[in-house]
Order: sequence, then C-alpha cells, then structure tokens
Amino acid sequence: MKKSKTRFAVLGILSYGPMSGYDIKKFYEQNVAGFWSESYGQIYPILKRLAEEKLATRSIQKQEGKPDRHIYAITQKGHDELRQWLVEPTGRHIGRHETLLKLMFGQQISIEDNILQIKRFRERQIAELKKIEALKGNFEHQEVDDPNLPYWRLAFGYGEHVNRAYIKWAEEALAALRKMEIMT
Amino acid sequence: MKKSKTRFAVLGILSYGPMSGYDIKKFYEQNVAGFWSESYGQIYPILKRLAEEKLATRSIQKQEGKPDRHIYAITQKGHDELRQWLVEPTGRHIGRHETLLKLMFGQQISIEDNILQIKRFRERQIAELKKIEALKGNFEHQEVDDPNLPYWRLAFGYGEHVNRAYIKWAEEALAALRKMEIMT
DNA sequence: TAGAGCATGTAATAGGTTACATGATTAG
DNA sequence: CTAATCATGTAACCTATTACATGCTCTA
Repeated sequence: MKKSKTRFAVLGILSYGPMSGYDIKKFYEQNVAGFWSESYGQIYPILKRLAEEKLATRSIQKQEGKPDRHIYAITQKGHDELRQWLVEPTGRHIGRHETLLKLMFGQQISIEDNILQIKRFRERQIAELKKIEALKGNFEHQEVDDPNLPYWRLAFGYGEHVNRAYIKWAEEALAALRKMEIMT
Repeated sequence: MKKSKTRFAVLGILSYGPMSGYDIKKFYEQNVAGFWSESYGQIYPILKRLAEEKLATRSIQKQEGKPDRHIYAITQKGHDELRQWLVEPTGRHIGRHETLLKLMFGQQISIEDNILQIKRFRERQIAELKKIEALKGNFEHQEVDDPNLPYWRLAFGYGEHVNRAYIKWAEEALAALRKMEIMT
C-alpha cells in the first residue's frame, strides 16, 4: 500500500498556523510552485478527514460579502503524526521530466525542433529562478520574523541551485545541438 | 482532459527498435531511472492498445525454457504520432520532491533530524551521479554506434548537472544546519 | 459587462502502483 | 533450497486532476 503525501503536505502547512483550504492551495501555488502542488480536489476532502481523525479542529469565520472561511487548526495529535512522518526516511523520488523524455527521442525530429524545445525549457526555468529570487528578497528585507524562516531559506537555496543547473545544462545542450546542425 | 505521457514513453522506446514490454521496463529502470519510470501495469495494456490502433505491430518470438517474447515494432503511423508529440510544447512540470517538502516543516523536528534527512538525500544523489558516470563511460568507450547517441549524451549531461547541483545544495544546507545547531 | 478573486465542495474520470497468478531455468 | 531472472498479464486499489456548481464583490 502506498500512502499519500498530500495528507502531510496539508498537515504541514497547518503547522504554520490555522488556515483554510483556500489558503493552503494559495500557499503551494505562490511559494513552492517549484517542487510541490496540490489541487482542491485533494485538499478539501483531506481537511475533512483530518478533522474527523482529530488531527485538526475546524472553526468557521464569517465574512460579509464573501463566503465563510473554514479555518483548520492542527491539534497535538496532528503535530505528533506530522513529526513522525518528518523523521521517516524518504523514498527515492522519480520525477517525470517530460522535456528530458522528449529529448531521448530527439533523433526522430529535426535539430531545429529540438533546439526550440530546449529553449522553451530554458525560458521557463529562467522565469522560475527570477521568481525565487524575488520571493527570497521579500522575505529577507521585509524582516519576516517566523521560526520557519531558516528552513524556507534552505528551500530557496535549493530552488536557486537546481534552476541554475537547469539553465546551465540547457545552454550547453543548445550549443551541442547547434554544432550538430552545422555538421549536417 | 489530461493525457498520458506513458503512451509516448512506450512509443518512443519502440522508435529505437522492436522490443517487448519487459525490455521497455528494463530500459527505464536501467538507463533513465533519474527522470522517468514505468510499471508493467501501464506498459502491457498500452502495448496492446498501440497494436489495436495500428501504431505498432506485434509478433511472437518463441524461446525454449523461457516464456515467449511479444515483440512490438513501431509502424509509420506510430512514428507520425510520436513526432507530433515530440514537437508539441511541453507543459511545465511540477515534481513532487518529498525531501524538500519535509524540509519546509523542518522547524517541527530537531536540527539533528533535519541533518539526517539531508544526508540521506545527499548519499542517494551521490550514488545516482556515480551511476550516470558509469553509464556514460560505457557508451563512450565501447564505441556504441547508434544515431540516438547524441541525444543520450544530452540526457547524461542533464543528470550530471542536476545531481551535482543537488549535492552542492545538500552540502550548503548541512553547513547552515550545523551553524544553527551551534547557536542553540 | 466580462472576468478575476474570494471560498467551499463534489463527481467524474484519468493516471498509476502493487500484488498476484503462472511456470521454467539458473545462480548462489 | 532459495532467490533471482525471464516473461506476460490482470484486478484491485490508491492518487490526483478537471470540470462543475454556487454566488457575491471588485476592477478594467
């Protein structure tokens, strides 16, 4: 049996403070877009289960002109389960990298078309890197005071390292493809 | 509607030459473990459908003492569909990186435990890098003569760049965590 | 006045893994 | 004698996305 990490992705965010499903979705979209994502179709049912299992409590915050917010807060039991997962060894993850997969079959299409694909990849990662730098800047000089900050910094560092590697590789791959093009 | 890339992952391998489902699985396990994977539960039904849709043909190779091999060969129609997918722009991929997710909630556990998790991650990526270098060595000096080789080289380059970045980041993260530990 | 943001939620569907069944051979 | 390798395949299950429903407010 394989178990869902989404459960812990939700519980983890709740460890930052009480939040709604909408907030959790936004958090993943805006801050961690590089290495994690969640959809409403997962978040809401999980939040419901978490409350049933007493890992979180639910309260309703009324708003005028806007729908009510269902605020979930992590319980002690929730903390315990989260911590247990956090120290567990992590299984090796196999990302499915579509651009790379396509490149494996690059021989089937023209060099030009391969160049185009890698350029698209490079542009996307350049944008991603910029976003990370901006996010990092926000945190650093708006003097955010949060005990989680040191760990967010580590995550930013990851994003920077990996995206720079992506971009550097893309540049090298483009150069190699251009050489191949000339030699035709 | 979201469509499966597995279909093309299978068709793509078939573009290298006629192969069985077993071969395809092995190919992904042994050569591309870093960025793609497929399970039998996906491969066999897809192969069946590919034959039904005339994107591949099936023939049976009898063997003594071993089960028959069902060999699939890509057709012209299969090639066409593969090529069409290969030039299509690729949607941004969001890997789900469990180690990073855990790190986001690192504040919940001890620094020591965080260090342990990152060490595990580092060791795994060091092993991965070694494997890639070995694989690359095999191809390069056993003078493999295959028109796909230039593209496999690009993929190896990717593995090298990205894994080096992983390792470097892990080292930095470990240093930062050790500093945090002293300052307690 | 169209669309985006706020906010919750579900149903339909697609995507993917795991475990199992079968059975011979070979290596340790 | 046990485990792995060879080889195909299916059923049960879990995981995840997409589309839809609802409805108010604010902005371009």
